[in-house]
Amino acid sequence: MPWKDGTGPPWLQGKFKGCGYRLTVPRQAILDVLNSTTEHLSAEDTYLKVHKVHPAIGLTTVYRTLELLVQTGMVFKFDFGDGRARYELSEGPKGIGHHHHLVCTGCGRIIDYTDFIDEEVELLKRTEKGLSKKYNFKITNHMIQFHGLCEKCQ
Amino acid sequence: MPWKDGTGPPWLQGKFKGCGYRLTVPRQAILDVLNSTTEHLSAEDTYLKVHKVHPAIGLTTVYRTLELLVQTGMVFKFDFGDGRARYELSEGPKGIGHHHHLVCTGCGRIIDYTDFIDEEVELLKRTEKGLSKKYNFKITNHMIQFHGLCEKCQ
DNA sequence: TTAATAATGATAATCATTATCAATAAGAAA
DNA sequence: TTTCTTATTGATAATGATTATCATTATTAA
Repeated sequence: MPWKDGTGPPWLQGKFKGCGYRLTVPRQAILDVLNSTTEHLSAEDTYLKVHKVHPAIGLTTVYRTLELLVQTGMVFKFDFGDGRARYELSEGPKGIGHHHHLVCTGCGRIIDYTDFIDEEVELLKRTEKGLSKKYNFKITNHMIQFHGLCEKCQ
Repeated sequence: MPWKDGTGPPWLQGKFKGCGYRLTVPRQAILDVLNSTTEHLSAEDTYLKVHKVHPAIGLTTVYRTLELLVQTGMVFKFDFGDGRARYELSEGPKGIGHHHHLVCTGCGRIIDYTDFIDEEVELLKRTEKGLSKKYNFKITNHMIQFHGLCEKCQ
């Protein structure tokens, strides 16, 4: 669904317009919110932040837009086990902001880490190559999480 | 919540009784179901399978038991993006059954792979060690998923 | 066996996410 | 620009997975 006409290489992150979608005020506003935080916003979190600036934008639109952003590869969607999805602007696996997560199963705290990312990404690259070939699977994204207990919860 | 009295090293996978929980018929039945499949069962899937043998066991108990199994580390809980949680018996990172997942974002198909697992796990071990130290985080589990399009969906 | 407590199951409640649909906004064509 | 066509939006209702409640039953300890 990333490209409306069904053509083009899907799952590449790219500009809205390049994908045939309109870059409307609500969509821009939602992107702005995502772009100005390092938090792991839920749909409602996002809605509340958007709402402060654009009270007319509804929750439904936020859900819809986030989903669209996920589909076009501009946003990553995570499940940290607290019953609601979390969204983060993706900056590409080699992007500055790329990181992985530590998830505390005690209190739900999320720690972003970038340590070892290079090694991890390098291994993942190799793994991806092998898996793509073996399973004829077009890999567009990866996800690594460590689960455990944070300092406080131990 | 793994140990009822709050003591003992949490998150270690272990026997029910060792954790102070009763190994009842429903719990045994649920474990049996999980142990006799390679599918990624949802709570309801599990309920239906359990129900065939033990019609008296309710859905609530299945949910409760699965959660308990997750908490004690005997079962892994996954979110593959289809709106319901999936459960798999964990056999430990070095266990025979340990694998990672390819998730097709087109049709939702899940492919288990064990290729490259050794390399991956070895790197994860090292990473874990570093992260544990730096963030004082007690890591008990990891999760790797690759997202993309399967053969059919490309 | 009995007492104390944990576990169960039917039911209702919760709550994140989706579907619906009329109203509006954006881009294309004239 | 003005009109036309279609995409987008937002309020509302609906869905559906998961949880909370609570009386009943099963399990262990005494």
